[in-house]
Amino acid sequence: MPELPEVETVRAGLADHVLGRPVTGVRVLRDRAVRRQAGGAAELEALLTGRTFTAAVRRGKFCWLTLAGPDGEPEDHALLVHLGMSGQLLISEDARSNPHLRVHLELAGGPDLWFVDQRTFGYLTVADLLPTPDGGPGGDAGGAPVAALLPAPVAHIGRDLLDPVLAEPAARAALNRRVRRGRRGIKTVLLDQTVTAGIGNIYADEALWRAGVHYARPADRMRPGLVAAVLDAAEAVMRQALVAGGTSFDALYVNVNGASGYFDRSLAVYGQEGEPCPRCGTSIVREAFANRSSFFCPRCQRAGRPQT
DNA sequence: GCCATGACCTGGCCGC
DNA sequence: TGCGGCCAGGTCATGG
Repeated sequence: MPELPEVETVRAGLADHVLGRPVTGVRVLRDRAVRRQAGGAAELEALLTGRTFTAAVRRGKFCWLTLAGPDGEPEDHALLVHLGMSGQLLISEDARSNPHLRVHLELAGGPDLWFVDQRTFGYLTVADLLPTPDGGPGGDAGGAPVAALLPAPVAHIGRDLLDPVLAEPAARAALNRRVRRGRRGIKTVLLDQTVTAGIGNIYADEALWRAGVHYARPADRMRPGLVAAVLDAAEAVMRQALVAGGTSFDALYVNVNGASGYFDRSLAVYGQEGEPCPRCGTSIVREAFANRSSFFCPRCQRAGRPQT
């Protein structure tokens, strides 16, 4: 499933392959893939054709390509992409025959860009760029040009843990307070993209296991030091996944070249029900959580376990 | 404002 | 073999 490391891998691939190349055509094969475009496929085509991608930017699980007009002048909107659960952006011609091909962007001077999405939770849309509500640049972890503006659908989400701004102690402390503000379970808070973006079910479970915290522990009853440990663990696990090229389970996530990541080999608890905990050997447990699953070690992550 | 829940969607898998 | 049902989960809308 594409979470932050997977999206960052895709963003880096886009930066390498599509920047500076004009869009010569847009073909939407499935309207649902452009459902957030008010004017539908025709509007998307009108807003993209003749434009050039100038930067690939990311915040959390959202990725966007800034645009320049035919005259080379920057435009005040960008092509926003969310991969959903199974979206892929590919530059391989193999995508042409993929049964789940949803959108085809024809680009001058090289391979085209293909949006493939089996479960159709992902989407493409051209969105207005707005000043960031928190006053700073948009986050990215790959050295791409930092955007000073955010696409409108991204404006409400928080910074992600790979955002350089969150490396600053004051910003990190503010995030820590934000996490501890509500009564919700810590995993629910981690998954709340308005608190901190980019964490999905996989990395939430892995981070909580590393920190030794039960997923349902009320966030407002956790000490700052423990919340800091959870956030540090989430950042660490995502950075490691990024190095590995992301997590792949069933070929639903690949980079722009169609290659799978291999971080799934490093997962301690997610998808490991019945397997021994790498730390203590206790069998990993799966429990229903908000219409999905939580994987955890019942010994390392006790609900009422004394914490520091 | 905060929080929980359901809907959306498709294909693989399992049981009958 | 074929069918029906369950499951996966990110985001958003809705209602309490």
